[in-house]
Amino acid sequence: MFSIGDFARLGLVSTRMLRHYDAIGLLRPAHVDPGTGYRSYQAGQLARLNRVVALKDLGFTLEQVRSILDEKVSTEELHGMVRLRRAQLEERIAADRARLLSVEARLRTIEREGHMKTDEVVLKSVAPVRVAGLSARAASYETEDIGPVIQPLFHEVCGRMDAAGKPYVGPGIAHYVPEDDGGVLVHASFEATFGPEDAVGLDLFDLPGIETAATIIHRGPMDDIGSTFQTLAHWIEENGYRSVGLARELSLHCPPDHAEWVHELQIEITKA
Amino acid sequence: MFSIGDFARLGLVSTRMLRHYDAIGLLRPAHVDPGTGYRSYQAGQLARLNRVVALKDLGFTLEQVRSILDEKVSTEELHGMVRLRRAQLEERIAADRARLLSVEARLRTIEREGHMKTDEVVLKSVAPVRVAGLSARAASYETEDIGPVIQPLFHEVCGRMDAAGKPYVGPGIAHYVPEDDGGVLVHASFEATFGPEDAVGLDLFDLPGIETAATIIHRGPMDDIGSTFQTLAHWIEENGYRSVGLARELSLHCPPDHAEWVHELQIEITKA
DNA sequence: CCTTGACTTTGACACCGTGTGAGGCCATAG
DNA sequence: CTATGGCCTCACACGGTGTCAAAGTCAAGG
Repeated sequence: MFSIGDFARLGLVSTRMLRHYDAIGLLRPAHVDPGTGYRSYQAGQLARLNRVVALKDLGFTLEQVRSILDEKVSTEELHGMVRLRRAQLEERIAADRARLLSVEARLRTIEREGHMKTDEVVLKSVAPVRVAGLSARAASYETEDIGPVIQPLFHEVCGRMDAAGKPYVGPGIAHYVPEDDGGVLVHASFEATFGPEDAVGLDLFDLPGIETAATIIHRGPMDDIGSTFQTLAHWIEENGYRSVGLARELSLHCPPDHAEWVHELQIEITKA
Repeated sequence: MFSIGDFARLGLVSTRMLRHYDAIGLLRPAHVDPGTGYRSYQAGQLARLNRVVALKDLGFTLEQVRSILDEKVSTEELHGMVRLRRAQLEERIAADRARLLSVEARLRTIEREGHMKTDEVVLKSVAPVRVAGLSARAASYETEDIGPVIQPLFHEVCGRMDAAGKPYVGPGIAHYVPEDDGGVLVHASFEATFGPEDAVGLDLFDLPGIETAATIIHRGPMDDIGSTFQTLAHWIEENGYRSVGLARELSLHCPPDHAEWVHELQIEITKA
């Protein structure tokens, strides 16, 4: 018979944990002195304690350990639990590896630039959405070419929405389709709450969903969007992704003062 | 200005978390209505929220995130934090991989044998210890050869300890050294609390420490130790280790009834 | 103006495994 | 007798998040 302290040393656990295992019925002492409440353990209980520790170290919860040890689970169920655990572990390893990549990218950034300003990139998935809007052609992707096209475009779209009494649900969405000659088709739209029969002079597009989009918030006038885009592109490269498809811009906040504008840039990416 | 619900949707977090970030001062709403307590967020705050989420996803605690975002840390410190985080991640990945190996070993065992009885193997490190005891020769490693040698040996050791009034600290330790002719030198000993000047007719050995020992509890008479040893050997193989060196046996509990004996087997292992 | 339903508020409890500390009992050694 | 150290119970803390409850607020529709 061992005291709780001796038993804890033998089993390489803390007395705190032995008391806890007692409390939750996972490992009851062989004997408890009715007068003093002192716990006594038998050497043979080490086997059970070791089983507890081994299963716990595999990542099972104490509750699961108890079920397993008390043979409350059939072989089938046990098999299922272990497979589930394996899946969880694999998932966690994969997630941690992704984190590690990200951390290392940041480390490189810090070493190179002395700070870490790529920390506003967010991965999300974007649901497909039907939008209503208008299109126009710009000569190139340059801000100087795009700006003068898209702003009146949005103005026109808003005018028609207002005239038809359509409510705005969600932010304005801009997206771009390249043309063969280097020009670009500019689309300005809002989420459509109506069908084609009621389009009030707006075109309807179905924007496909994006499984994995890298997104970043841009604050300030659209003239400055280039550097935000560069930050995003830089992040994508550093973190081992590749961009595919076209970017979208969501207008989250567009007060009269352009310095206060807030946009979210979205671009689809894939691994490697 | 967004309500907390809208802002939460934009930022892909729960309102619960936004309130929490407010409470801990990590992300304060741009405005709180003094009458109703309603929180309002500005679109520009999305950048900070995204930074919070990004850093949190890397595994930093909210406290660390706050330090980083509030620029309470110098570039040096930031660099240190990120490196530390990398080390932690690497460690966790390695640990999870080891777990995964173990889980897969168990899965194989279950599939093959329909149960999981190798779950009492424990890895530990064993400190070096000076012991006092006696040696004798047995013809082989077979239980029939060892048993009749070691039991009188322990008896004799105990006799001399008792005669000299030496206390028993810790369990009896048996270890074995093979001889060239296939025989084996059997050592029976206890931890020595005295020096060679006072060895009362016992030999002193220095048992080296074991960095990584695979251990298992054996219950019952020593005649049955073979199958416990097999379980241990099986575990070692299944989990991608290799045994090196000799085994030791610790006598944790040796009442008159041999059926109640408890021993711990220890054997040094290395990876692969 | 009133109802309704969606939203927000604060506060609390729960999870899980473990450390830590307080306040008190007990046993042994000096 | 006291000092020490082991043991007892009870309680709080960590961290990030879910969930519940009771109550207040807001906007839209009748």
